[in-house]
Amino acid sequence: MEFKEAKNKFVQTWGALGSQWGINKTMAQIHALLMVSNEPVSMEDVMEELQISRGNASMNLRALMDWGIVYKEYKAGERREFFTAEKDLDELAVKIARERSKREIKPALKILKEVSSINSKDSAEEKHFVEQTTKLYDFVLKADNMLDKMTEINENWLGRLVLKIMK
Amino acid sequence: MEFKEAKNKFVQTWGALGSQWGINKTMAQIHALLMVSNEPVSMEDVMEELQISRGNASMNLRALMDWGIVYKEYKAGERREFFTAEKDLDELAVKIARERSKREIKPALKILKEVSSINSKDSAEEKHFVEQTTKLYDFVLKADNMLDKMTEINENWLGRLVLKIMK
DNA sequence: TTAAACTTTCAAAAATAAATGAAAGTTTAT
DNA sequence: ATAAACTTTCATTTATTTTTGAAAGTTTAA
Repeated sequence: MEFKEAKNKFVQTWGALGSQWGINKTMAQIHALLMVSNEPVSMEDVMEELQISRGNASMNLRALMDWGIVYKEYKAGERREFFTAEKDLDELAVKIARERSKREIKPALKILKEVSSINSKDSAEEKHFVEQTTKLYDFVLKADNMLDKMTEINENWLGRLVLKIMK
Repeated sequence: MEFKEAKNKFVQTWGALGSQWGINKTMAQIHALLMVSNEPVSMEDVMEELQISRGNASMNLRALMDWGIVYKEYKAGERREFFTAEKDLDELAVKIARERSKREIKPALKILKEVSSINSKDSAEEKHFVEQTTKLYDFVLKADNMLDKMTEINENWLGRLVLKIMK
């Protein structure tokens, strides 16, 4: 395979993966592009390489910065702005996990708590509902905490051990 | 809050969460409905409760069964089929993780391996590409393995300890 | 074997999400 | 202060995904 082909294939693949995991396709593609770029990339370059409009590029670069996984960079003597991606993958994972937790899981937890707190009265149906949603609340909370703490695993000794055992 | 309202809220919330995590909205809603149902639910009931068409109900129930998280059930003396959801949440998580790994991560890994194996020749650009995609491959592989093994944590002694520490 | 009771399929329609591009907004050098 | 160089916004268009519903397919009881 040739470099250009490989690069293109990578960008497409990362884009598809992203869109399956709740990040939109173009956003993931831009991120992919920046990830494998040697040096900062201008918005013009992004538009050119991905064949997308200025507005699209602008909005998705902004979104990536909101997620904290892409940074603006200024080159001395250059008017326009350049962009680079967070390249430390552990850091990347933490930031994505945090953002999704904040945007999606936390609000869902709030509602799970609400609905699991109804006065279950008498019927077996209602009792079952409360029981089931309570379990779900606990489970999602646990999963969310694991997500939060996941990367700490990489940073401490016990974690490394666990990783080894889990392998 | 009243039971009916709570139930509805729960179904909506679970649906939204599902659609953000790669499972379509109706599929997640049906799953939610079955999760909190005391007893097996017929397709007719699903259509009625979620106000969806027969075709939609049929296709999504089928998809849920393909994922292995909803089961058909037959009632003695009844012609039509009833459905129940996997209610053990650990089991549910494993099945979802396995399915997504199979459908999304494994294919992506294959391509990551491919593109990271190009002959990096000379340019710094190409070298960086190979380096970066190789790291990504390793990382995604590691994450995928963790997903695979995640639930084992709940099943063994060391795991429980780790969970406690991570809390 | 037939017909009633039910489920599945799939082309077309509807709903939703994403992209465009021109106009408005900023910033910076002079 | 001005204009050039650049970025952002957002109403409209385009693309994608989901839903519908009627027809085709299945299964079962008699």
